[in-house]
Amino acid sequence: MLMEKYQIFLPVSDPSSPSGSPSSLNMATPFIYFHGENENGVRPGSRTQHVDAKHSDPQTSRASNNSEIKAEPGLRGGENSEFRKHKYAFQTRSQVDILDDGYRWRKYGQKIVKNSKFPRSYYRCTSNGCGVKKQVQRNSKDEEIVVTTYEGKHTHPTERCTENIEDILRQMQTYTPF
DNA sequence: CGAATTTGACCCGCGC
DNA sequence: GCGCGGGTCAAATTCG
Repeated sequence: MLMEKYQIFLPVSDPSSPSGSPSSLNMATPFIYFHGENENGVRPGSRTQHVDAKHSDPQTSRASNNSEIKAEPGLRGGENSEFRKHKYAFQTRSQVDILDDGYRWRKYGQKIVKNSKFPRSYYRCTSNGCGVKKQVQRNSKDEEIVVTTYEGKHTHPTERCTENIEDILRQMQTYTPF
């Protein structure tokens, strides 16, 4: 099957930083290249860019210069997870938003962001106690580009045996000790 | 019938 | 202090 179709490039630059992204995505941006196609059979040669957003959580730091991560201050009754440390963003070139990475995601919101004409979807892992979040957003310039941002770490095994991004995620977490 | 999605409201931080 | 932008909740609805 589609096994070794990925290649990870650690060196980094910021090639296609969308001008509409004021976020702090101008830092190290490792690369991942999909050599094959998605499990969905999207298209061969899909390119994926890994952007490291660090812990610039909008709720925690945003504009504050606190170099420390504080547990979300004003989150109402929410689960103050400690998983906020890992945040990985992907730019995937595909026509489908939902990349099945072996986990089950429950959509909990959708918003229109100003930089993008396309809505941004918010997903959360449906496992008990697993507060991993994920948001999917399309690039307004290139409709084919889908930016997927993972936040958190899974505390449970993968349900499905799909040999896909999950593997990469693990590797990247190993590579980027954030 | 239970689980997932939809969708508007609410909330919070920040800039003006 | 108000308005804006972004993130989450939760009730209703749809789906399997």
